[in-house]
Amino acid sequence: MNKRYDIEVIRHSLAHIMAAAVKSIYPAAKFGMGPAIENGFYYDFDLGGQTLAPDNLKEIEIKMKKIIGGGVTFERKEIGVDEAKKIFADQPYKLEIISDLENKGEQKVSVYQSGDFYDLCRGLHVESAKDLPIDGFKLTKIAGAYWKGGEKNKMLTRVYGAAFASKKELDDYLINLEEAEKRDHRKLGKELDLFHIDEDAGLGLVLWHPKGAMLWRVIEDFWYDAHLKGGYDLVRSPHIGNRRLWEKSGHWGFFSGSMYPAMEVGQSLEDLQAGKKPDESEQYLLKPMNCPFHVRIYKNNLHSYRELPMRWAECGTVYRYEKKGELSGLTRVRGFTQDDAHIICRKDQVRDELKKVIDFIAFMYKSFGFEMDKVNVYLSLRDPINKEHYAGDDEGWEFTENILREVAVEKKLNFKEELGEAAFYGPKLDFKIKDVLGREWQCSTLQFDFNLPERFDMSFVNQKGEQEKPYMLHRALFGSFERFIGLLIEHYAGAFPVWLSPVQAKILSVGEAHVDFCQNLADEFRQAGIRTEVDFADETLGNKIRKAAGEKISYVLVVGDKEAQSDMLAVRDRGSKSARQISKADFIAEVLAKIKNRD
RNA sequence: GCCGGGGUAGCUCAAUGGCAGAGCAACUGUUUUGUAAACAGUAGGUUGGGGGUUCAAGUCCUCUCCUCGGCUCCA
Repeated sequence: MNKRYDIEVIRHSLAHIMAAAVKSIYPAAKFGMGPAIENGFYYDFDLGGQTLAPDNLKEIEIKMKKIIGGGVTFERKEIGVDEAKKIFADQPYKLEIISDLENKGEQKVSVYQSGDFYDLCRGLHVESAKDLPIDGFKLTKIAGAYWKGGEKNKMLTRVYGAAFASKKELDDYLINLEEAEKRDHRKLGKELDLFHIDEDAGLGLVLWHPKGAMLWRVIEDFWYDAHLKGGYDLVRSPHIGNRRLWEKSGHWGFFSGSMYPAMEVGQSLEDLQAGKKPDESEQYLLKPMNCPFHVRIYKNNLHSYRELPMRWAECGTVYRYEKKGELSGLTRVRGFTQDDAHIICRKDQVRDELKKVIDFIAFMYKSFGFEMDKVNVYLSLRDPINKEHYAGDDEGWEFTENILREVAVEKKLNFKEELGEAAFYGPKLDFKIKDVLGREWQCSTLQFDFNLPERFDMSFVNQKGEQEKPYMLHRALFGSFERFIGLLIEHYAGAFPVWLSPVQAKILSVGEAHVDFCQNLADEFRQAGIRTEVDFADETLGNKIRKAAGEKISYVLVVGDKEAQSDMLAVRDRGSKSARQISKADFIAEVLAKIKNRD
């Protein structure tokens, strides 16, 4: 390479080279879009029914290297819309893009010519293929992708490539990816015996094994404690609710696509199987969210302005019928527990409540080792063109969007604004964490709701004795326990800090004679509040140590004659290759201190 | 749901269309262990499931289920 280009320009240029290679191998190919992305690029093709297999990627890659080696140039031209339409007469997707540009008022478009290959493109590109790293890229995967991202549109074939400025950077990236896959929560969930998802029990429904359930419980206890200290009250609601409730909330219409079908209530399953008709027919639905129940609790009383803000929290398990292809480990399931809360407050309290929630989110992330600057924050706003799609009035939207932005700035959140990404019921602030493969998952969320207060006619009596509509905020800190625990497993690579570890201490017996002593010691630890297991198997000590290390136990204790005859313990810390001597009392105090400090 | 890859013992993986195997785990016995794998034996499978081609199918074809990577959607 004889010129220094921005990596994005290189990636984008490689996408074009790939398109040119595909064109020469599959002359009938129609081209969609081919942008640079994080770590590489992709391009969408319509190969007219022909499919690509992994072997084809190698073929395309070789062709690309030939084109690059040939030193083809990228020549930019500004041409009129009509001329562009002639050049791309046999490229329906490009024609559509040209029309879209024309509709936006563009009279000229830019095209790049590389040899005899033309591409419609805004740019930028390198000047010559000689500026591209011939061994710095690799085609990685084939996928389907809907044209323009629309589910109803034709599915094109998307080829992804990884691309870097040099071979070394590419190799580093590929090695990192392999390392990252070892931390995949689905792999660790199996290895550490935390959970599994059982085909016979139901897709997307997590079965938590003892160690996973313990991890959940520790997190949940911490969550409840923090909420009580943070001025929240707890509420509780059932798993199913009458169809009427969801008709009133509006979910029975706009959310039906994600809900499990209703069950008929009014008779037993046995009666149903016997073909009997129910005396009364009512339909109940598994809850896809907790909100309507919380609203009903609010509506059960009259409320004064003096009672606000109300902060009602519930770890509520909800069920959503996600499409099968969307399910993924713990991060996308069909039954999940939201760490939900609803804040109902006056307009003059909104700002303070938002700040408190953001502080709470930051506190949670810090407690679990996530650095706030690695969390991606999005401010989702209304699409200003289609205002009629949204619940609520302009004044309410302007107030809430502005105040969300102001508070986000004040709290120094590094956020991006996204027009048109708001929920129909209100603007929101979303916090997303990346998994080991770099995919973003929404965790914390802070959302205004104009829909439920309207539909359920929520109100409070203000200082003047008038009925006034409160502001309603939905918020979750983890998002869901399942997703958060999945990301947490990956974050710590399964080596949890002491306070979170399902098993904090494992006691290994040296010989048969020490089993009772080990079990008594374990009992003593448990009474003190340390989660302890004993391995008294008839195996060599070395093997028991190896297995305990594989389980990523925080402390491994070898107990034999020496320990039985004194108050000293031989403790091996996770990651250490040797043991240290410490008195029993000091060891217990050390572990308890770590638990208390969430270390 | 859509596009593509995959599915062999509890786990990790082998097996040109030609007798389904190994290691670990499990179980039994021996051994009683002092810091990262003691020894021997036993058992474990309609190769995800159904159908087809073939003298013969884990292997080829077909339908289906599950799973992985994308797309769409989403906590």
